[in-house]
Amino acid sequence: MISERNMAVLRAIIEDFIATNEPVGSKALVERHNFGVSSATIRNDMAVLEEEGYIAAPHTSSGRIPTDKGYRVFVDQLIQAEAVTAEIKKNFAELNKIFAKTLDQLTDLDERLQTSAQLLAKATGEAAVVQYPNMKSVSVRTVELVKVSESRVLILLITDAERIQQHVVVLASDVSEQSLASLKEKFNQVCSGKAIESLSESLKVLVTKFAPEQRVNVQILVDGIFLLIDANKQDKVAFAGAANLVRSEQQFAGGLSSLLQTFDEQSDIWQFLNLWKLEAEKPRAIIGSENSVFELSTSSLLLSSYSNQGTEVAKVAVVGPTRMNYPRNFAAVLALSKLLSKDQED
Amino acid sequence: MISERNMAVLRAIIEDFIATNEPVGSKALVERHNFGVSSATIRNDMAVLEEEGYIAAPHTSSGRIPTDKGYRVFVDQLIQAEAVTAEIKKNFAELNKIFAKTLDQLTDLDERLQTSAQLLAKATGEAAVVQYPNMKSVSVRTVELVKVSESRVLILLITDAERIQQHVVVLASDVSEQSLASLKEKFNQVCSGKAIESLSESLKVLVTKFAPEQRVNVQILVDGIFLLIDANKQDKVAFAGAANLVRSEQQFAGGLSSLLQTFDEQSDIWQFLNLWKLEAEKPRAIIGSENSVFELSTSSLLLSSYSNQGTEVAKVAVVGPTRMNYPRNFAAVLALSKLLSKDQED
DNA sequence: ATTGGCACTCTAGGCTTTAGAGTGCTAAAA
DNA sequence: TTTTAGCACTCTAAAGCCTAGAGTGCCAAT
Repeated sequence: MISERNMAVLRAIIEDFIATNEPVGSKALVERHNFGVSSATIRNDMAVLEEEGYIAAPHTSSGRIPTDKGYRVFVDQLIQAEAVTAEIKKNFAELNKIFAKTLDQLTDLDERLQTSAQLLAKATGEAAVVQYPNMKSVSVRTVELVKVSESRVLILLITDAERIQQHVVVLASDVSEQSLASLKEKFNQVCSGKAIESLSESLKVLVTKFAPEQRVNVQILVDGIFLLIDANKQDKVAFAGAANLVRSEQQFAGGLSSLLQTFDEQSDIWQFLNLWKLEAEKPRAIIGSENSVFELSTSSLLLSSYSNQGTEVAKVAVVGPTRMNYPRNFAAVLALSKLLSKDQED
Repeated sequence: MISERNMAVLRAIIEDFIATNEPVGSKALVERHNFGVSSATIRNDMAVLEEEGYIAAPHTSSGRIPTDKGYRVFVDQLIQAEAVTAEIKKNFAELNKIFAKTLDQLTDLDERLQTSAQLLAKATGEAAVVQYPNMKSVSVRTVELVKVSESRVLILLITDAERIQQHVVVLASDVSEQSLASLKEKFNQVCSGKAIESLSESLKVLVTKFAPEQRVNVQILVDGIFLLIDANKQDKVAFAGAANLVRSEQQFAGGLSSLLQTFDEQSDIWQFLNLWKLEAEKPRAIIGSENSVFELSTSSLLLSSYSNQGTEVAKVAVVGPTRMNYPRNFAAVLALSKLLSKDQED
């Protein structure tokens, strides 16, 4: 029913529409691509495509624009088609280099992820989101206590997933270096090697084992550790490229402001990203109405995941109009997610 | 030349224009405010105000809109006028409470400043910028070295301005806990109590004093410290409220995208903010064309500074259309900058 | 299956018209 | 000297109208 040429026409329509953002008509189409047939024939093909729901006409007798379903088959083909994959690969290699150059210099997690988002936004010309790694199942390597002034103590929580977190607490009374060291010892007996989720109970018990006069300070320290643990569980994202969203604003008709607000306040993004399941190394596109959460009907989402020792820890995403440059953006998302993954190294 | 009533009319025009965003005419004006004179009289007053350059007409025979100069005298009066200051004070007290409630819980600098920007954006309904404190003249309290795995060492740089920075380096060979402790000792002899700017030289010298076989690792550590020092010098800002900018977009005619990009990439913002000199506790408004850097002619900037032990370390700003709510925003900026200041506490 | 031809449809943009808000000026009133 | 009513004039924004042109669907011919 759907012939080879039908598909070629669909692809041409989508490409032209992405390039011009104007409904594309049969005549313009035969002029730009040479199908070797006349516009009347193309018109017939277009009628078939419309029948199938791949394209639609904004009004009788105007050109056609792709529907979400049309984009869908387009990107599905894209990922399989040899020729295009080659193009993606080329882009990929190039972006991989550029990204690596900047990212290799950064060790601080916040900075790394913020920069990642910026790079991705720049490479794609769209907005980019990078999820913070999921630390829920991570375990503690060590807890360090460092005295920074008379009564202030810096707590460091070092996990086996590279992340080091800090928090300063103010103790109720001065504590000597020695007793701090012994406290640290005791904390580590409880925490070291334990999953972060299992700690709250054992720490609570630990407090009760101290003499009452010590208990005040120990409680303060334990509260500090709780804070760090909670921060680990907290869902956060880095976001960049707002300016790009604004540039293609007409696409988002009004909803732009609320979309930006969503990112600004970080509300709900995490759950939203986690709605979608991914296979390793396989980016996925969520097109237009397939995404029922932002009601921005004309936006697409490109998702990829990054992993730590083989298990997925978080996602990387590009947000833009449905008429985005899919091949390029697929490559970018893939390049970044590979760089953020820590699978083979050390 | 400029009568009392002239000024009252100017104020009324500005207030109406801020409220409606439409040019305001003499008739509408007498209807809303009761000056006790007729519209013809007001027309004469408006002619005077136009003469003086405080208001302008978009075209012959339309209402008038305030000029930058008009806004200027408006806000200058605002800060002095008893009545309005009272309003500001009321807002201030309220916002101060709200801000404090959230900020008191946060100790991490990044989080504090990011949240500050978000709070300010929310309170004003505009975009907000919070500058990171200037660390250039800060001195080091201690350097800590913590072993996090076989060959990885976490360097902590603790300054006397509350900020604690971390960086992980990978050593060329394993180092025992003891020798790490002695290294730390030596680093602290050089760094402790010294101004951050004076360190590069002395650290370079320190490296040469080690035996060649140790030197590799020492160099790696010193490089790590340099990185942290440089990060201290780096100019950074937290930004929030992009969605608000978009909402009042017509004001910014086209320039919006480039403005957002400026914030996204953090380019030039720092220098720009430092162009303006502030007195302590006194926010300042930069109105429209007084700001020649963003060429967004119709935007205003509200600046305030926050301090550490009495010396100004950074600024807080609100960016919005010239027709923003100055009294409210002044209060918000002031409230936040006071909260961020660490003057009296411990 | 493809094509040229043709009547038909729809929109975007240009042009005209008009209501209404606002002005400036003048001459009279306060 | 200041205020006011009155009036002729100006300009815009919105509404309505018109037209060129791009595009369609269908039919009969290839």
